[in-house]
Amino acid sequence: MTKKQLKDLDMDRCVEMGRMCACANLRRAARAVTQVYDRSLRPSGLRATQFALLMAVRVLGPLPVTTLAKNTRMDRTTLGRNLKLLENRGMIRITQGDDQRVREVSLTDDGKEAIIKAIPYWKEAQGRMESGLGEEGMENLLSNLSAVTSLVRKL
Amino acid sequence: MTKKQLKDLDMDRCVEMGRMCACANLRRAARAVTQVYDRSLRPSGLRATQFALLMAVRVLGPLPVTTLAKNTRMDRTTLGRNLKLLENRGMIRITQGDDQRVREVSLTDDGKEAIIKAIPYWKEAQGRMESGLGEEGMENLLSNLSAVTSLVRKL
DNA sequence: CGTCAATAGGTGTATATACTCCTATGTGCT
DNA sequence: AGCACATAGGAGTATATACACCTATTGACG
Repeated sequence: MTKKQLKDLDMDRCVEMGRMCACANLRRAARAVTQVYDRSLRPSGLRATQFALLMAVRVLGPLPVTTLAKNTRMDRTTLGRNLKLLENRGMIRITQGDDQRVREVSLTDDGKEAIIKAIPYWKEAQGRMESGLGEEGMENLLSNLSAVTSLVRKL
Repeated sequence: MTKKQLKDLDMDRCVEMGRMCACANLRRAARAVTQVYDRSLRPSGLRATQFALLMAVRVLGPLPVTTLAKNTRMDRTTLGRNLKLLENRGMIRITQGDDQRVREVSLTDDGKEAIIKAIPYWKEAQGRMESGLGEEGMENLLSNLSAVTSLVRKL
């Protein structure tokens, strides 16, 4: 074990790494914020992820699973499993495309209904975040996150 | 179904909500960045979450599970399960406290070793993020995330 | 001293996430 | 047509996350 390696275990250095880690800080913030949205959305019966997914299908659909995965930057297999849950609840429909390999995802009427019912709860959570951060703070945050996400695409 | 509700389903409004949602954007960025760190850390055998957790124990430990949960803003039960995995691999130790209810978490020598081996991989990922975002961009991001996390504590 | 609220923690269950490996289908080229 | 390769998607496995509910212990107070 070299001196340099031992130095890395220094208390000060470890504190510093924890403070600077983009991943740990992003995950912590995501956990915290997800709980805020999940709790607001609870009466709607949707989780934050599910609401976001329904909205994505609303905006982008009907479209193939893999295309949706690329657009939402979600892993294809993760997306598939998340979609399955919404399909079981009748909120989306997954149909065979012309290309036999492709499965087209589209929103059902129940899905639209679910979105309409959930939107006020989403607005409540979103409003609380906007009030807390201020308009400028929110814009700054979103622009930072966008920079991060597009950076990763290049790495 | 009221007019206002139907209006919320407008394509433009749905696009706007997707673009503005703090939760969806945070989660997307967290997914993307986690993959960067996970892939860098892969040769170390640690996930980004596990590395962060070991570092937290290094800095804060030995300490009770619940205290660690508060410090890392992780759900107590989530933390418990994450700790279990590290305990199974001998990287941390969980011992009975004086208070019979309390379990003290501390880093083992194997845990220290794991950190030392993982740090270069973490630095690689962190370095790529820093290069990509620039020093100012990184600071800006961290300060934004910190604002978000502390805001949630108040909500 | 006994009761009871508060605290520390675990279990069951469900969702979210992503990697690896697999099959089926389409496409281009010879 | 037949083969090589690319593409779409699912299955198996493992980790990460959190809520509801449970037990055990502690401490406070009549």
